[in-house]
Amino acid sequence: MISQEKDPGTPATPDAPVGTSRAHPVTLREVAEAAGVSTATVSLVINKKKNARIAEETRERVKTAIRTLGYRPNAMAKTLVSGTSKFIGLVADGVATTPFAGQIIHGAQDEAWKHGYALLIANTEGNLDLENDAINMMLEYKVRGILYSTWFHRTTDIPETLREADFVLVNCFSPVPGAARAVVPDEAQGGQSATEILIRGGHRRIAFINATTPAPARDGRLEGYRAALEAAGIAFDPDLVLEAYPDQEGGYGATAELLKRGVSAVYCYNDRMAMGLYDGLREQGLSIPGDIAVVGFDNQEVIAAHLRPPLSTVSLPHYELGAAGVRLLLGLDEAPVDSALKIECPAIERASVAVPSKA
Amino acid sequence: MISQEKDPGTPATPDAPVGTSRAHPVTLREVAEAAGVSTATVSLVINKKKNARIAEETRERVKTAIRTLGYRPNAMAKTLVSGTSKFIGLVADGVATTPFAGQIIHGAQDEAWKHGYALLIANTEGNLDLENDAINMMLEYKVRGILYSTWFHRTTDIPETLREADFVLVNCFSPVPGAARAVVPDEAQGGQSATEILIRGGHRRIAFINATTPAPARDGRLEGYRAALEAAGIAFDPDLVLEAYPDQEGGYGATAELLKRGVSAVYCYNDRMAMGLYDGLREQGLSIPGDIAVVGFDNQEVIAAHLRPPLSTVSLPHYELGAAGVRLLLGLDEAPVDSALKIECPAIERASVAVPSKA
DNA sequence: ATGAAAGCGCTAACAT
DNA sequence: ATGTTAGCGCTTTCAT
Repeated sequence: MISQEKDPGTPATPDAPVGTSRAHPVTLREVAEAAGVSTATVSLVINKKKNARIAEETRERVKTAIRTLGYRPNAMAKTLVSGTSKFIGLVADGVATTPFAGQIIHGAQDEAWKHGYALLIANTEGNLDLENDAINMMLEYKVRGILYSTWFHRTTDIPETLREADFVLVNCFSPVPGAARAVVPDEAQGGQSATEILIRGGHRRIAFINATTPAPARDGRLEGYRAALEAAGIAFDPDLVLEAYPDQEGGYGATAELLKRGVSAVYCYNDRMAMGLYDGLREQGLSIPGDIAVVGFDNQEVIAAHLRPPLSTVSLPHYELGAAGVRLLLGLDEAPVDSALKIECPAIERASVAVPSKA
Repeated sequence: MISQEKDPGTPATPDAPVGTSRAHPVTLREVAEAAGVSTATVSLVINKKKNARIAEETRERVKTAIRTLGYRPNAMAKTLVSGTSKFIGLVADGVATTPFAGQIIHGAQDEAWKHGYALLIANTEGNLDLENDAINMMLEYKVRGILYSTWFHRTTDIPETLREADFVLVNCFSPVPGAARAVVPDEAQGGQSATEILIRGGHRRIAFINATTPAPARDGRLEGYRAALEAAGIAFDPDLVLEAYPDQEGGYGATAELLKRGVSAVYCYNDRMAMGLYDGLREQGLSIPGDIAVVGFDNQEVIAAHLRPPLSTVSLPHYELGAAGVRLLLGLDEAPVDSALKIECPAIERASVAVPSKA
């Protein structure tokens, strides 16, 4: 029973593109009626099906009707038919909260978009109930898959519900090897790059102020430091590895101990620490990089680029983590079988390390 | 034709919730069959319809079937029927890119979630084609409405496509009064609060280093400065208003000029400027707040909280902007008819302004 | 208290 | 080259 006879000849506004009226969305059926063809034909035209031969004249008629009526496809209906949506979910424990980790969202969004997917995000602030609700919601919306991300690099448990979806861990990994695809920053390579900046600057006695807080970053950044020294034929001296809480206060507080070591350069666990160290060194009347060269880690733009002198550091590739997560999910990139895919942490050289004269 | 006889008694894993298998999503019809009722009944149970009287026994049977089968509703099908989804779109020209503006996403997400909506985001990086595609996509997904946001407070044109949706401008506004609902930070109040911190600190000769770049912030922050002075009975002295490019260099570079004015306190257009000024003052051997008290604007956490001394400033309420945008969209908050809804910029007092002794 | 059936907007065989 | 038709999974009268 067709409810009421349609009256396609007399739209509210004569020929201006309607649909701008938010009354009753124009449907494919209406387009078909207006163009005097079947819905199937309209569908074929819209989806530019290759092997569907439609008369050029018909095609035009349909296109005109679409334009005149201001038709807009209903993605929900489409999805219902196909069974899977063009959504990718991003569950974050705080990336939206944290300034620089927000780039994970950005990278995921760009990459998803590139492949025709839209990003559905949920910030759970670490709340497990919220997290569960979020995953359920995404599942109900038949997302193509879920990116499960953390705002700092760490291990994570995999929520039961998450397993119902195709998923990828971003900036975190399962303690169980091979339990899930994952993408993380290459901390060791980053630590090595950071140290190499100093070595290239001609330094041999290089201190490392590591964090006191256990984390993959803590291990990896130390590992990279040692690797760089070894590659340069510099003996590792445990005395040159200090530890402090990884923030400004920590860096500031480590100044005295550091100076006792008689080093010419310091690699700090992160930029915030380096920022504190700047203050400490300045108080001692020491100049950077003249007396002491400094490199950080993280490339927290607001800090690193704007300290005086600007801080050499190593970048946490948040954007790339998000993008790579999407590629892993869509099967465009291959993930290592037993471990996480490691993304390079690029070195950013600035004025806190002097370039040796080419003599 | 029911494909194969279901065998609800023998799921792969005896009694654990199934559905964990990602084979063929369980449908409502299957639940109905398993429970020996009609789909209508299952629907009623699931949606806890008030006026539907279902026998307690039946209800239980349905619930059990749902659990056993690991049923999960298909949100797409639901939406198809209802005509409108539980999505709110967020179109951003760069909030995901910019560290602190990311809070807009966060606020919008939290508030949307609170009302049962999920956030669909698109970062357009200012690219108009991308923007258009994003809006179209959202329209196709039948979003409840769209938040159109900018990473810094400014005027904006309203894209044609956007008008097809219910929308709210966030952190931006139309030059045409009454053209659209909008929510922006209250720059004038912020400027006034910033200045008041200094006044309460006992200062009378207070400089303002404004930005050279035209923006609502530039006008509003100056307006607030004047309002605060007037309220305190301090005559406005145009000589005390300097201008510089709103970054570190600008602040650093303004130091000399500033010192000529013989002021005891400075209110900077933003935190980055204040950061540069710190360096400038320190070079002159001046201490903060002893010799000069400083306040900033924006509360860029990484900068403000961690300078030495920590910087008093005024917070840009990004989180609240996002949240208020959602409330405006859903009609939960009333928007002023002819102008944007202004959100308070709360003062954050730190050690860069000394508290006068209560003598 | 529950079931039957229509239909949301679209796609994809299958006809013609 | 185009039309007919049967669903996709769900909600919602309307019967019973």
